[in-house]
Amino acid sequence: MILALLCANLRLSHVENILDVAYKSIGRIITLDTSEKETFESLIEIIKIRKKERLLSAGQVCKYEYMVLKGCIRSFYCDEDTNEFTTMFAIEGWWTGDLGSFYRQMPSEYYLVAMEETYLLRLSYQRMEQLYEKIPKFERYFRILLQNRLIAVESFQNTLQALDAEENYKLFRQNYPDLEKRVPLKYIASYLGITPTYLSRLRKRKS
Amino acid sequence: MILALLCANLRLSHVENILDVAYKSIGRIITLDTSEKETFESLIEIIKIRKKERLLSAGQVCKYEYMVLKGCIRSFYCDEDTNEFTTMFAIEGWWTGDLGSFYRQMPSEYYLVAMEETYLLRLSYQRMEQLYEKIPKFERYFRILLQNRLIAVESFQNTLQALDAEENYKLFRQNYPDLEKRVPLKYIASYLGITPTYLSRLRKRKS
DNA sequence: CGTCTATTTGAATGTACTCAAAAGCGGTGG
DNA sequence: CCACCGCTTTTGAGTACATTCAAATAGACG
Repeated sequence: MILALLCANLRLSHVENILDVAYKSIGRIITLDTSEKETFESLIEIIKIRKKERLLSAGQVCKYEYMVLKGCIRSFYCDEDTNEFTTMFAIEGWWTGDLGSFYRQMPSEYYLVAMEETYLLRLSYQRMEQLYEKIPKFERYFRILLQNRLIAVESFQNTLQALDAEENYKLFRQNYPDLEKRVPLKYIASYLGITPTYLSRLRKRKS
Repeated sequence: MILALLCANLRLSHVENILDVAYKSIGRIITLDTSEKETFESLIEIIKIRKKERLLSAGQVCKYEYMVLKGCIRSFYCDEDTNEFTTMFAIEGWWTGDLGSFYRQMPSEYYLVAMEETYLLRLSYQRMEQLYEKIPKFERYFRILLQNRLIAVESFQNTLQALDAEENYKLFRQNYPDLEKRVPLKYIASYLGITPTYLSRLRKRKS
């Protein structure tokens, strides 16, 4: 079994454990039987990357969509002046990648970097199309997933616009209670669209 | 034929003409044969609303997803202090509604208002599920549509954060050249996340 | 323990806002 | 067809939230 081999390479003793995250996440939207899970597992690959390693750099075509099984991936892009803008922190059970680059097979403008040692499941463009073909339910799965993500992105965008920096920071801490400990301040600042300097001042104000 | 009757009510002489917008838009993603188009037309309804009329108000459940056939729909939400935040202008060929409210059947936080006399095609939740059932291709259609929309929303969000008000205004004019003439300044301001006062000053600076 | 990077702090600045008032514009009724 | 009313846009003056730049301090990693 390919998956077992991959996991052996990664020195993971319990294959089931690491994929449980994925099935739990997928299971919220569609139900997979044993044979479908086998098909799924024949199409995915599991990889591990170290802290600070890159999954994707601007200029490359994004060859895979990834689900984080363990760890955390930060997505960001840069403007002309090397300012970084963090767009997303993907943690356990979240999909990440660059949809635009992936589906259009065009160079990406994003960077994907591991904030910690991270285990991921990945699907190439071809494998993704095979997945849709072999298990059409996955069209539905990703349709619903994208719906939810769009709703979340729009809602985030809205609060970002409607509230000031201090309230956005409060909201961030509520929505991602554990993330603040896992992620350096400057990246949270760039996610909230403020300077690290100012976030530091906000933090002081609170305590 | 139901559709013909509806169109008769709307005093539209050419049914094909008004739906051409829809088929052109859908045709970019999936191909429909004649019988599929018939099925589609048996599920949709066509409505017309006057300028300033509402499709949806905050507190209501969004019962339909709409495609604009002719006209323009503005979506916005309000904060506690009655400030309006415009999230989208839907023009010919665009879908609009409130995805979150529609798919979860929960009260919406958005308002949808016609900027002009507007013709729309609409699908109820039930009809939408029937559409997925009868023509599974539509799972794919909406999956790809949502992908594209997510990419667009994220990209908009990114430029909004990365650029200052003046450059965002420039970009808006490039991306929606005709819209500026169709839509009052104050709504463009609330779309760009600035005050009408400030947008007025920006406009003066340019010319 | 030293080096490199991240965070904190201070001072000055700017972008965009608030509030208030004036001007412009469009629609409606006399 | 003009006059008036209400809503939108413009303009002015003062203000605030958040930034920049620089320097000091704290933390992390080898």
